Amino acid sequence: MFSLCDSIEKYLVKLIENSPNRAIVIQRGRIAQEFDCAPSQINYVLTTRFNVFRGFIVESRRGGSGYVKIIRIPIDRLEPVVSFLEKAVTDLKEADVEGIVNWLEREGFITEREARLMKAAMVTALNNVQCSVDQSDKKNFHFIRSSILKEMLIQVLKMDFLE
Amino acid sequence: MFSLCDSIEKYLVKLIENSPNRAIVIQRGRIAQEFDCAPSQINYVLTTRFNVFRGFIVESRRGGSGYVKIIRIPIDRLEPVVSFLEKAVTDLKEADVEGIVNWLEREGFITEREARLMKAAMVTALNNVQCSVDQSDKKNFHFIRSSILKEMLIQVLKMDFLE
DNA sequence: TCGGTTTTGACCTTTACTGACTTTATTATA
DNA sequence: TATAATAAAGTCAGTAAAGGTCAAAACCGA
Repeated sequence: MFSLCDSIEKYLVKLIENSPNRAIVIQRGRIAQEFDCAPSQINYVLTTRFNVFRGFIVESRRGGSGYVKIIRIPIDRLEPVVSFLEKAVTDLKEADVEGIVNWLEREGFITEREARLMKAAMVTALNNVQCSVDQSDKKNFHFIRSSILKEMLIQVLKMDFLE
Repeated sequence: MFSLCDSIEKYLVKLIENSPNRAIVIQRGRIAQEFDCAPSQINYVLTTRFNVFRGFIVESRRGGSGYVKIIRIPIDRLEPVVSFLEKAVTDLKEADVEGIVNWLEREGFITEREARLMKAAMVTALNNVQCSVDQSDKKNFHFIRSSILKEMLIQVLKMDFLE
């Protein structure tokens, strides 16, 4: 059951994997032709699959010989990420959480099992509870989610250091 | 006398039996059409027959080319944890959580890192949030904690099987 | 006839995809 | 050298295609 979206994502990820420097330059129109879809479909893939919360940065230029550049952000140390989350991020949505956790897994900071545990806590579990709660409490849940992510990452940091 | 429910269950079970890896991906609408019933009937079958207590895990995605995935967990590893979930889990205090997680670690179900992650989510993180919240919401937090534990345990089970 | 189980339907949320329109850069030309 | 033509990419609102939820109706065995 793969959507067009999924196929394009896979294709681009593979391109990035095979590139020497974690970055590729593509042409929106070309990719759209290859997949026989509307060019704006590529934008959709970029915003949903290659955003910052998933560990990517996208740059582009319009006009003649325009391009789209996708860069995979490396994490060399976890610390800055945690301190960033600590300061700036207090209301994470499910999709953001999934993105960040996948990113950390890709970068080798956590195992697949750990990633699944983290998502279970922050996505599935909270969604279960949210059903039976006032809508006005939505904000609270974003806050709880952020708090959980932060504390879990602190643990990872600590252990990284202990070993 | 077989109900529609039973027929759908049998059908899905057979599909899973015949699948190489104890997991199938279906489309709710398609199955509903085949059995000429309301799509929500499929949800009913899933929640009553393919839940965790019966050894199944269901994942799904909405939207265009959405799907429903049913995974079967081997029952031997499942039993102690499930029977625990069935009884105890609706109102857990911090101390309970720590006890359970330690037990899981002792029994080799989870690693030390995983144990720390779980405690971070269920104890530290929730305590942080709780400070800034009405005392009357204590009950809610026990409930959230329970939900997180439950979902994390389900992941542990699932992964045990996937490897 | 009563309580649990099944079944349905109306309505909701999420995700994917497109097309018309806009913006920006390059290139050819008067 | 302006300016028009061309060749990109971006935006956004609208549509379609899924699956989810919940309460009410229907059914059924004791």
